[in-house]
Amino acid sequence: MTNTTLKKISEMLGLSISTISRALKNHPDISEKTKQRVNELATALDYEPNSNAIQLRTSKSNLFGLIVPTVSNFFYDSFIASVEEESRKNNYSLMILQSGEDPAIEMQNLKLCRQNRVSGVFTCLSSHTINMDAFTKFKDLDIPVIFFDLVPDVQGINKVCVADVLSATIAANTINEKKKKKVWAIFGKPNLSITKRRLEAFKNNIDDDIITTLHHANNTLEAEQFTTEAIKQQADTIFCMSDEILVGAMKAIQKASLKIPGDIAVIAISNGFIPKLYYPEITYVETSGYKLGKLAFISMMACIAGSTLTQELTIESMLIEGGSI
Amino acid sequence: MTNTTLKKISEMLGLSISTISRALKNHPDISEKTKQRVNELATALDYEPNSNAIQLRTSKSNLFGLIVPTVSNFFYDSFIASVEEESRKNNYSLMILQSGEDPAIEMQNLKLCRQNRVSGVFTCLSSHTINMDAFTKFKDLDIPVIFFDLVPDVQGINKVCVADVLSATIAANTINEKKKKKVWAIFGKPNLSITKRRLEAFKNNIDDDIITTLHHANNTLEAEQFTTEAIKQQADTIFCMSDEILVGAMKAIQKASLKIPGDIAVIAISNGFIPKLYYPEITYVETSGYKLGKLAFISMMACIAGSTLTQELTIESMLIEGGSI
DNA sequence: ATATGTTTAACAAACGTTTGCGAAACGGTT
DNA sequence: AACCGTTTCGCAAACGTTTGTTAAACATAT
Repeated sequence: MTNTTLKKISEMLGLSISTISRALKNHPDISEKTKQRVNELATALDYEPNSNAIQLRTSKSNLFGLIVPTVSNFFYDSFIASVEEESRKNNYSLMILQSGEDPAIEMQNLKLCRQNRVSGVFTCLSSHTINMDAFTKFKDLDIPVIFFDLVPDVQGINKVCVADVLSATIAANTINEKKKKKVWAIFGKPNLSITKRRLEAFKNNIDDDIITTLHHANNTLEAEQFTTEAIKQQADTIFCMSDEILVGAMKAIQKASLKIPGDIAVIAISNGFIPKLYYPEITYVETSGYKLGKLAFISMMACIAGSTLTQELTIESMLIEGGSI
Repeated sequence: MTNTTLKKISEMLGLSISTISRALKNHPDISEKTKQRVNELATALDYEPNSNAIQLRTSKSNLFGLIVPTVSNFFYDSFIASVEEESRKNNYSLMILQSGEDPAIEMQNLKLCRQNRVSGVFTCLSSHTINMDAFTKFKDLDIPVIFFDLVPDVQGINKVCVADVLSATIAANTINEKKKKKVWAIFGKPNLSITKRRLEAFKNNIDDDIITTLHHANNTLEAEQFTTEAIKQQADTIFCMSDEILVGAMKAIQKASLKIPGDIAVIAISNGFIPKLYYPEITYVETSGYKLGKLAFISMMACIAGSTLTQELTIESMLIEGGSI
């Protein structure tokens, strides 16, 4: 069987294609009687308009592209979920593309977005990306690009991010208030701007009389090793910059059979899923991928609506109390 | 600025549109010199073919639809990652749609797939879905549909699933070998066929002389409560049918400060992410979303290639040893 | 010289829509 | 009977491709 088209309906009804088209969109030019006949046959034949033809004719695509290093990540998955939800509600579809931290694939994905004539793209730069040329093409074509999470450090583009400085500050202040004495703060890869911002803010806000050591872990395993060392050094608090690090820290703590928060306190910056896996639940500063998605979408819609001013938006961070500190 | 088209190139070069089209595809009819001129201008103008026009002309869309209850799930996210990866490698794009367990949205999503003239759809039925009519339309149109994970219990459709019976059997056998005495087996929602299959297989394979009680938890919290009760009853082993249940069980165990596997043993069926979060890592029977995605894609490509026989494929399960039993 | 073959490129139709414009058909007014 | 205003619909072009068919130009062979 083949798809029903306006033509097929028009032939069956002895009407012109344009009449069918107008009838289906409830155009005032068409009589009620005709509209009814058309609608009946259309539903009987399960008519579904061909989006490709529509976009070709109208140059409106109702498709967004979303590029992410990987879907399989507890931050990005909730971001995607959020953007998809909003897209669907606003009659847009979402094309998902993974770059796998590979700049070449990233370029290829941007190409795909252009070929599909997307109305806009949400993108998270892989850490290796430096070349911004590809994005200027989108600017030329008036295709809005919303950068999220890992955003490039340039002006004149739309960015939405979590409030790195604020969240690290909240974490530091919480530690201060609890009168902790010896803190091991574990951060992520040192070259990422997100790491730099969080580290800087944490360092600036932690009380001077707290013995604080700062560390960089490149992955979960390293975080575990640092934490094991922290335990040996009798630290009373572990701060984890991210979920990846939290997972490593928790493994070390469980391995040492320490009680939280009695033997050692833990506080993290997190999307919220991982902290709730443990007992007691880990106290964390929330940086919600879901909320970030909502914000990104709002920003996108503003661009679509014609807003030309570029802005950098951040989502609020708040402390979610578990029982780990 | 506006997108470059064949027409624009043809006008600038004083050639016809069809010549440009053929030149860009390296058609033998076109002279080398012309090809070179065309290619140079095309790259200079950053020409990207309009997929919509192509699909309109050729009725080949190179787009797959993927419908999932939610992206934000440690099984589905890896499935999606896997399918996206394969799609990209095979020159297809992926449209992601979430149904949120809502049959109405599910219908809407299928509509969207049809409107976009997808070449195929991967879908996971929400538990409430009963009406299969929507899918017969795809059959009529020769659009392959691959059901995965939660698959409907009917014949003549393509399904890929994890090996429920095998994985539950492996888990039961592992418990047998460890000479456990008192097992609490916690399963998911009783009405799901996946639950029924796993429960049945587990029950049939666990040794008779092991005191075994079977339970149904509808969510993580209930799993935690059951586990707390199990601890009170001095069970020596907890079997968790899924990650959702494992998370609840682990909370109860941590709350009771029990040592794994000394005080209590744990074994689960899982995608693999959650078990590695704890120390010791939880021993589990792997049901990989990633592998399932690969399999689903293979099945899809077979359909695209013209295969008409419908098949039900399952991925192998294997025991991944942690230190929890 | 004509005939034949080869290379190279243009023409035109088609895919399924949308939409400006024109035109019947009809009723009502003078 | 001529005019006018509505209502209702059809015509045709356009969006950007692909592709079967035709045709010009040229070279080669008779």
